Amino acid sequence: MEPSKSGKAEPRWERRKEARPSELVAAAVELFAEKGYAATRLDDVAQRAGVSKGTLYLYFDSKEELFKAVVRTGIVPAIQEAERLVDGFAGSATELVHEIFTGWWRLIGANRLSAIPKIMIAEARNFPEIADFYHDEVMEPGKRMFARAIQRGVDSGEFRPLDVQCAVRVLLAPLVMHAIWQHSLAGCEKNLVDPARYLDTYLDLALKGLQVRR
Amino acid sequence: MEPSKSGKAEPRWERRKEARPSELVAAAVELFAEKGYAATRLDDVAQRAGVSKGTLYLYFDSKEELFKAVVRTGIVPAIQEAERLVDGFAGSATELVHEIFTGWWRLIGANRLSAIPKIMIAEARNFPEIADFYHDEVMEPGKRMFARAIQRGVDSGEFRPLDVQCAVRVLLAPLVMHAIWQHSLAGCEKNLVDPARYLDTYLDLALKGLQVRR
Amino acid sequence: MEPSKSGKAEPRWERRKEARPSELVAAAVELFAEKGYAATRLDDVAQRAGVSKGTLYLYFDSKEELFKAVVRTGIVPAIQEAERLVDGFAGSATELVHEIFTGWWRLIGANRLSAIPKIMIAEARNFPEIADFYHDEVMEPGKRMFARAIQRGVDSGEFRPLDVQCAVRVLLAPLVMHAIWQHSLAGCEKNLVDPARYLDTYLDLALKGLQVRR
Amino acid sequence: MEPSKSGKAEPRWERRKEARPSELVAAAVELFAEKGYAATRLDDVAQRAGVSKGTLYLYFDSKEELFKAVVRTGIVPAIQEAERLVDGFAGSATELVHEIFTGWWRLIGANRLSAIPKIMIAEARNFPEIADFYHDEVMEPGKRMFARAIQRGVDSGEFRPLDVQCAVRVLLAPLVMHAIWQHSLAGCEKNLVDPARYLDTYLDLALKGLQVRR
DNA sequence: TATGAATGAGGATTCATTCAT
DNA sequence: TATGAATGAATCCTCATTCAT
Repeated sequence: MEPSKSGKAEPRWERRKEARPSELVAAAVELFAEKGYAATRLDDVAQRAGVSKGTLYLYFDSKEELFKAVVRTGIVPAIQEAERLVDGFAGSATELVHEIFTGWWRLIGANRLSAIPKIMIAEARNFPEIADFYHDEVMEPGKRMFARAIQRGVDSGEFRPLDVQCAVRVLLAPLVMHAIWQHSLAGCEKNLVDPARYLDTYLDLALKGLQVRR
Repeated sequence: MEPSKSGKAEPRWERRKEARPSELVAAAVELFAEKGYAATRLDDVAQRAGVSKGTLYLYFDSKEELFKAVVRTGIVPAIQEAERLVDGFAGSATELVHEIFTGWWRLIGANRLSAIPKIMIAEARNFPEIADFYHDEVMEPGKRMFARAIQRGVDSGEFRPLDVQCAVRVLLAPLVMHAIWQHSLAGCEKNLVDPARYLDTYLDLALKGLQVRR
Repeated sequence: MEPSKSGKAEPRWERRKEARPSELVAAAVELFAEKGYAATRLDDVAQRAGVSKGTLYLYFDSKEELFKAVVRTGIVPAIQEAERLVDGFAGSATELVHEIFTGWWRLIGANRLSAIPKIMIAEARNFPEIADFYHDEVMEPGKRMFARAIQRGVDSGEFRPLDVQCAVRVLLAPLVMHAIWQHSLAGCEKNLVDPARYLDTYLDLALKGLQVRR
Repeated sequence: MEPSKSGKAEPRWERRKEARPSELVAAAVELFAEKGYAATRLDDVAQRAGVSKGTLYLYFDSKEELFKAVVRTGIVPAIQEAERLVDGFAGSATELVHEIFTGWWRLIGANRLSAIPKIMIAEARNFPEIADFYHDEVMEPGKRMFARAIQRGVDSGEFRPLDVQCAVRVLLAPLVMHAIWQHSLAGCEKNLVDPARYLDTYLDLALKGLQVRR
């Protein structure tokens, strides 16, 4: 790796203007999720991204801007993907609900983005502006999308009639809770549950709760 | 200023060795819930409790000890109360689940203690020791208690057989999520749901999900 | 810990709530005059005042507020004193001008306050707000006062008629320049002039320049 | 834009090895005068000169060297010009003094170079080396030159005998003060004086102060 | 006990300077 | 030559903690 004899010294740093922002955001997601906003030091973010503290300031004006970028750039693509998913769906309401649950799991719950809900919950009060953004751009679309799926089932006679607004919140809670869990108390747990079993049980309970009894 | 002849002179401000700690903890619960641990200033905690910063240090050795006291003294009485509730219950499994849900709502979800879950989620990683305490003393007992209620239903034929460990987690999520909500993003929400309707819908979905179909 | 012999250990610090602000301002006057605003470190100000950096912040919200306090509290008393001086003067215009020059010398030019004009000149552009204050509260009153003295002389026939507004500026320049000098280039000068001779020559030239020729 | 067939291809941006330094110095004069040394960012200097920060370092080793160049290259030509002016003068002492005042006004007071005295006053303490240079190369020659003019008047009987060293300082103060003014508090002034009237009044007062009474 | 002035370590931010391109 | 991305030392400011009163 280091051709110490070839005469070419290892350069002290490289120019990577394009890659830096996303690397910094990725490092910041992890640290904000782990420690919270206030307890995260920019020194650590920079170090984890492999740059110096000064470099971070070339790309983000302040810690607050970095935080906003984390939420914004972290979640928007996932939401768009989810909207495409639902809009193009053609099966039954039951199948759609199934698809939404497993899709959320795949896109968010099982990867780095699952940290965002925990970050938002912990810091919403300190960042009303970004909380509003999150509410408007993430939660409202998410709830609307899921409400449409349930309403479709009620209309088709698959699901029992119920208070859709409340049902949406109740039914999404186990998904969100699971994500939050991974980034907070999961480390304490001795007998961890298998995610697949958790998802199965969740689908079973939710659909049985929704469906009309034949 | 005051007639000193009444025997015992009225002190300007009373010594309240006993009341101080709980007043400080109460002030701290609110501020930790609102701002998070790191962003909460002890100056503010003291001020909200109506004492000086120095006084706070007479009762708690450090900010960390205050935090631990918040979690410990905040949640333990509620857990004990809940355990009494369940242990002495004599009705059907359905009625017991119903009682647990509404009891949690009454004891925790609807008052100041609902802040504790949010605090723990936000700070678990920074305080493994107190997170362990919370897990062992709050979550495990809670899940065990609820698991017993479900198992009783399965045994009696009221509920379908299912993975009880997973079901417990799924079914408690909407309760916990609701509490967390109140202390984070609720302020952004335009069309708030009525808590009573939320609880009703939740009970309806959960029980229908659990029960065998006749 | 070890009460060497007097039995009373040296306390680590004292409470001096009253004295601190003026001590800090005094230290700051010197350093701002010496190094300029930006190059003055608050650490040094605090150290010169014999306190820690944190203590400085108990009394001044920011470096900028400290700077404002330096100008405001440094100069206002001197101006008030000067106004009293002129208002109560009963002699001839020549004597009044003489009195103003020597008074300025005594009150400002020869002591610590002579640093303020240099500070203002160096930093006016960076602190428009405090520059306005200085202009309105120090320079305008000063010029007005001096203009009245000259006008009195013109009216009484002691002085030649001239453009009073311009004359005021011209005649005050050597006084102000001398003060500025002390805090800037005086250190370079090999053959320093005697202040008393400078003042005498100045009075001689100024009065001869003003007076009508008999 | 230009026909490239003309033999020599026009470079996108021309190498201007010779013009760069003076363009950078010109930009630096303005910014040092406006903000002071410490508060001036090299980024801004480079930008105002239309180059990048890196380019600045091709011509000046450090901020300090740039500062020195500002003083040195800014003022030396003016001094040389002034010396030529005085050395070749043939009229009376009164006419010479008149010529020096108006010459200074023309060469320095009314253009960009008038910023140098303010810069030196503000930064002399931080740059003893450059202050010495300024003292030796600018102030001493200036005072010597002016002293010779006054001495010539005293010798010829035009001027009263007086302390020439002090008189020089007193008489130059209004000129220097005016220049300093333009670069500091002039922005605060509501009723600005006309420079021409100021100069006239100054000449009138100074010469009347100097001349013997016939 | 209670207070709040004083402390100082810690972290965000700036910017002169370097150096890969 | 010229650029501007990258660096890191320097400095403002905060706040948990101590301690004289």
